Amino acid sequence: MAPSSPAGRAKNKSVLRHLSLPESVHEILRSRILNNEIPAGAPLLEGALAEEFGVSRTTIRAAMRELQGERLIEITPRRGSTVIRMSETDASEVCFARYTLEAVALKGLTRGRRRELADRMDEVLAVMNLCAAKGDLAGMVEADTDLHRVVVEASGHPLIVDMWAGLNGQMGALMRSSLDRQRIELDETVHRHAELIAAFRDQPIAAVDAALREHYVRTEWDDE
Amino acid sequence: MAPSSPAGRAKNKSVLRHLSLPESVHEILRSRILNNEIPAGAPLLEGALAEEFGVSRTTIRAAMRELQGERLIEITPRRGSTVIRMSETDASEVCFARYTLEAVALKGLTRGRRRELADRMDEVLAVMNLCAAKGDLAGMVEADTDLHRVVVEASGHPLIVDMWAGLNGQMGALMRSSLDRQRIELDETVHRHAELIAAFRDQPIAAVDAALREHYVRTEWDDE
DNA sequence: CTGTTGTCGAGTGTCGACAATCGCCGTAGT
DNA sequence: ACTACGGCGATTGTCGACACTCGACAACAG
Repeated sequence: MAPSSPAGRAKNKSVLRHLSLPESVHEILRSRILNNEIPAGAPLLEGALAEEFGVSRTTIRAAMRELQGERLIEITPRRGSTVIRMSETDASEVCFARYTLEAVALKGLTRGRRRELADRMDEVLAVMNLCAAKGDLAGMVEADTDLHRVVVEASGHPLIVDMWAGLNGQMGALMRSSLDRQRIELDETVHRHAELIAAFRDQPIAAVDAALREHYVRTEWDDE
Repeated sequence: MAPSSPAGRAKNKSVLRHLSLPESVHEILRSRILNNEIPAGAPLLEGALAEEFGVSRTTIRAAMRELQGERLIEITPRRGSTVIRMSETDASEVCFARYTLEAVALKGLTRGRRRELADRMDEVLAVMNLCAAKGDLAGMVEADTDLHRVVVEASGHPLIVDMWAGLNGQMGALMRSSLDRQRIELDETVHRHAELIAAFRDQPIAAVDAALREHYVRTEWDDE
């Protein structure tokens, strides 16, 4: 369950990376937000967090900026930061953007390459299945991300990958709340991905594109 | 020549906005990089900049993080920051990404809407023409950005707009170096945009898409 | 009772200093 | 001559303190 380079920015030259203080704080806050341990709209107080983590406010600030870049929090100058409150519209925007980028990646893949990738996606699907069995929500989200990443990375457009990765924060929040709140069967989610992979492997581009689009539309994201 | 909200993030509720120190520094540094006053690959020393601007290194750091978000500088932990060095590949990646996003926006526009937008684009084109006459490079870049922004914003997908805007930094750098180094006639650039607008107004979607793609390919970005 | 102004506390913005780390370069050993 | 080592200067990482701003509440005038 590798770190999976959460924002796609980790260019781990050496596998062992010294995580800087801000990075660590960022990770923790990120996971808290994604797990709804901090409710949407709740304010993030620098002082309180600094004391809790035993670091200075400077460090907290740096972490917050990172969170802001992922659109997970909203920073209002002089007024503080709050966990972002995603409207139904926002949710569909994120899905649309993600679909758009994946569709572009898809367009550049030959049929043979797609088949090849489908195999790799199947491997990730197996992991997702395992997570579903264990009821591991975080694992599910990570598997989903990894699965889709296969496609985007295959595009050979690093910048597209970057932009796509920038969506993962919000997308993760979306998925978790969807899987958690609506009590959708995790197995159902696995099944949907299996279908997608099947289309990916055997269908012509246009059909895969349609399947991908539907993949992102099928889930109904409810407003808070 | 309005501020044009450089990164599309200014939600000026009150017209008077207190520009924070980091924001100011960010603007200055950004313009320096875009004008090649700081050569690509050159290191940005926090201490030196802090002294030059009369602010603390904390402030400089915040500004640098912003620059990093725009992919204008590269921050290596413990090793400092350097102005990004764009390879020919990078350049074409930026163009491709920008084309992709604009194409998506385009796809959602009816013929009538396109015609309507073409009128607005013509207004910006006039400004661009003025800048070309004055040899105002910065103005040209800004006009280009504004012109293309018309399309993207019309898509009604704020997230797409955001991602597109995130490309503006690198795109600006690209344009300047291209216009400056290769001595392309500014008028030629204006003309190319005029053609694009014409296609936008009168052609069917597929043709506009083709024109747009060519618009981004026509210029040859040379490696440093 | 209502609208306006003064004051206060909470919280962010910025700073200067200290600590940790990296790359350079002189030195020594082979 | 070449490589390994270690001290040293330069530069970044982090901190705690102070300054400023904003919103809320209270006091007051009409």
